[in-house]
Amino acid sequence: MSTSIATDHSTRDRIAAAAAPLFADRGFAGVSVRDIADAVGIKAASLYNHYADKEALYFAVLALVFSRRAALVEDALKATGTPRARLKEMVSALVQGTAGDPVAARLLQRELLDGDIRRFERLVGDVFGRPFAHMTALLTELAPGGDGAQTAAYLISLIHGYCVFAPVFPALDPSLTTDTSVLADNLAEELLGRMERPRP
Amino acid sequence: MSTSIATDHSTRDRIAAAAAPLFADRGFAGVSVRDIADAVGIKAASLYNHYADKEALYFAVLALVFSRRAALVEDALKATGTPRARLKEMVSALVQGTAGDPVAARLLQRELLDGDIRRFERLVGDVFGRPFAHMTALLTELAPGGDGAQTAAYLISLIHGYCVFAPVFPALDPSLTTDTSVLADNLAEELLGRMERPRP
DNA sequence: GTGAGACTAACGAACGTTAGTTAGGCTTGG
DNA sequence: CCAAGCCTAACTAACGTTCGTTAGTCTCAC
Repeated sequence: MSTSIATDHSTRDRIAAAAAPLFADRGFAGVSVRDIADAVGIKAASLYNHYADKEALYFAVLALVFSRRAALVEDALKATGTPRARLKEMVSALVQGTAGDPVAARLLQRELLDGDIRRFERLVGDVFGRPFAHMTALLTELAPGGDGAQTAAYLISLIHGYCVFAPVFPALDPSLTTDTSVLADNLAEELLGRMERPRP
Repeated sequence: MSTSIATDHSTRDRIAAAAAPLFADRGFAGVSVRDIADAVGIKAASLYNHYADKEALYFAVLALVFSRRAALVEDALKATGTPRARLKEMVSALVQGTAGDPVAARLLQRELLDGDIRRFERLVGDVFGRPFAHMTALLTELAPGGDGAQTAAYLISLIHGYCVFAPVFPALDPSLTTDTSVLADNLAEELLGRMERPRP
């Protein structure tokens, strides 16, 4: 209503793109609309030609970043091949989507901190529900005896948690790897190992 | 220097205790000193009789909350008994320290987001370094072939990640459990299973 | 015992700054 | 020519912080 649609490919999107890393780094309250305007190269007041208020801009950023991230995972789940290859592909896409896109990862983490149940439900319904269901389906297919959804939940938790902790690991123990491709390999191998031995 | 020592058990600590859940819920920038003062039942100006500024208060909150949490884990590591029992004790303490103390968990998550390398190093040196080293030692003792530090890192990542995601799980899949004692049991069993089979 | 002086910790008021937001005018591409 | 989009200027509200003051408490010399 208050924002134009015709020029979405232009300034409106540039604003969201510029705001994303700022919100990811410092959070909603930590970023001023003047900061965002500076990053775009316009004045703060001009933002209001494109977004109703700061919150609307924030939600637009979430939609932009998360839809991009969900698409990445979902693409990886379309891969064909041996079960082993498909699982490795999925794990690697998950790791890549988290470690390789810190803006998305940090925004997600902040959303988990600041959001309420309503926001979570919208997030799941809009972007994360589908890839999660597909992950669950793949894991259930590969290990019919186990609980695919639960395994998917553990997998996501571990990957996300690891990427969140990664910056502290060097301080905790210098031998800890921050190479996320190693993480992906370890996780895939671990999952495959569990599947070959049915009862953990 | 700027704050008294003789009355630490009184107002100064009450301020930190009242500020902790606020900072945990809304972050440093999301909480005003007036909010904190209201929670304590004094005026904002009076806070400055006890803390030099808002940031000093924030660091005091971190010290208060994290030292409490680290002590919990370290106590659990002092348990004696069979290796199996000690590991279960440790995992359960880790889960309890995260799921059972959401203020600490959320503050930690925010610190991982907002802190820089210097802050991480101080955090590790002051509180988290010792329990992590003890965890590593226990895991290495129980599975001499494996990499104890790496396993500890995975363990912490998974537990923290799971507790962070827990609020979204019901929206993702109603079958997912948010009962953290189940999580503790699963993790302990999984670790024990891996140790009995040396090479995954 | 009591009053003077030092100290603590509370207060209301105000400081300067920055926040998000709005109004209105200038510029310019279609 | 006109509307879309930028600008300057301004607003109110809230921010962290400082100030001067005051009420209460403790310690002692007298």
